[in-house]
Amino acid sequence: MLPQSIQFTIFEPMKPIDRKTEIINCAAKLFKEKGYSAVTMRDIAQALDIKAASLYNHIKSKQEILVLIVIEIAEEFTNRINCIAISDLKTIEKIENVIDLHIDITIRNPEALACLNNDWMHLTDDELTYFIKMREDYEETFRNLIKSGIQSNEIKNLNPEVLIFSILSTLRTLYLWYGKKKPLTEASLKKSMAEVLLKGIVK
Amino acid sequence: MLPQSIQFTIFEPMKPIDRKTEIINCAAKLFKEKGYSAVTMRDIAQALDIKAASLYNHIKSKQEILVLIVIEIAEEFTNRINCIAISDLKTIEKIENVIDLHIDITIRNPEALACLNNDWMHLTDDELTYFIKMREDYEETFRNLIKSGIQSNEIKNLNPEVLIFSILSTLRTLYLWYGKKKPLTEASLKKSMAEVLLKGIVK
DNA sequence: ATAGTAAACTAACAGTTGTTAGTTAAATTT
DNA sequence: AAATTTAACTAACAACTGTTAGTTTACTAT
Repeated sequence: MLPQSIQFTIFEPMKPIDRKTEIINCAAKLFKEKGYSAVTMRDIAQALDIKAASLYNHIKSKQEILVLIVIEIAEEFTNRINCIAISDLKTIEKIENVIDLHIDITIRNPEALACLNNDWMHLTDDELTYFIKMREDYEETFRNLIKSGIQSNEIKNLNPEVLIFSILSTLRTLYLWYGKKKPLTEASLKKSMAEVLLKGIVK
Repeated sequence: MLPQSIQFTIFEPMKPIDRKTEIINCAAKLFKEKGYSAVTMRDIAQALDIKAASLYNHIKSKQEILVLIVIEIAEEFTNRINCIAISDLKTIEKIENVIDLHIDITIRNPEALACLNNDWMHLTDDELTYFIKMREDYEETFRNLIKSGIQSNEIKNLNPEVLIFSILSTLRTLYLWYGKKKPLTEASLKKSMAEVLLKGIVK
């Protein structure tokens, strides 16, 4: 009979969600519902069925939780839009890739997306500065995409700001919608989203 | 020589903004920046250069401020979309009117719009129920608009939920965008917004 | 002049907040 | 078997929260 320790090493690595990650995921869920400021450390603890003080065995502060939720996702957006921007695809295809990017990240972590959108202003000091910089750069990259699409005659010559705003605001609030209604697979959502945002709704 | 009291009655009525309205406007501005929960009564008081306790000469509670900000605007949206829905316009024209409605209210009170979007969940009891009911009814009215547009062959036969979400999420977050950039007049914003949302961005 | 009102003030309250210190019990490593 | 680590606990803190009570001051109406 094999010792238990071998079964242990075989099965355990499949779910190595450590406690810190559990806390962060739990906090993100609560932040999505009520916002960062309205959620107390005691709320988070209660949801995990422990006492508030116990959280501090795993995390440094409430602030740290927010930083870990927001910054990681912001960096992923930054990295991936930069990859798309320097690729040699046509502009329209690049924009389609940006749409896919947002759907991709949102579906995988809607709670973190909610924090990114609603609670970023509760970051402080360096992290706040860093976040705002990433956000501005992201918009600037997207703006350049739109502008070069207008120049290459792929996109209508409308006010670029209106185009940027319309597309980004839809993509950014996808987290509100996904979860309530899932009438579509990820693939067909990407397809019809691109159709609507690029070609409009009228026949 | 006329007594001062006459000049007084002539000029004073032009700006009869009573203190309660001032408090509510001030609170809305702060709520927009940091969210309802992160704003304290002492914050609001400080912005008005008075003490927190003095606020209670004008308002009943912090909750009341939120209710007054949110419910009034929600009711305006409800009333006006109902007027649009029962009119005898074509579907596309109705949707254009809904776009105008959002732009109209947002430009006139972007702070309140921010509260409506971000802080409604801090309403309680009857007001929370009432608000959620209005919000659901609004979406249902808009859904029926889209569906009848598809039936009358004015609108592409795509998943209605995707269409609803794309348009409403753009219109609802307009407050984020207006104020930062105002490259357009209200009229031309309405026009290009309708163009983008209805006919898309590709040539 | 007198009384009344509007709107500010000071002082204080009871409850909640994020966080720290020190302790304990179980799991793991040596 | 002993030593170390992990992760929970209780108790407590100082600061902050929304709010109330009672007071003061300046304008308005009688």
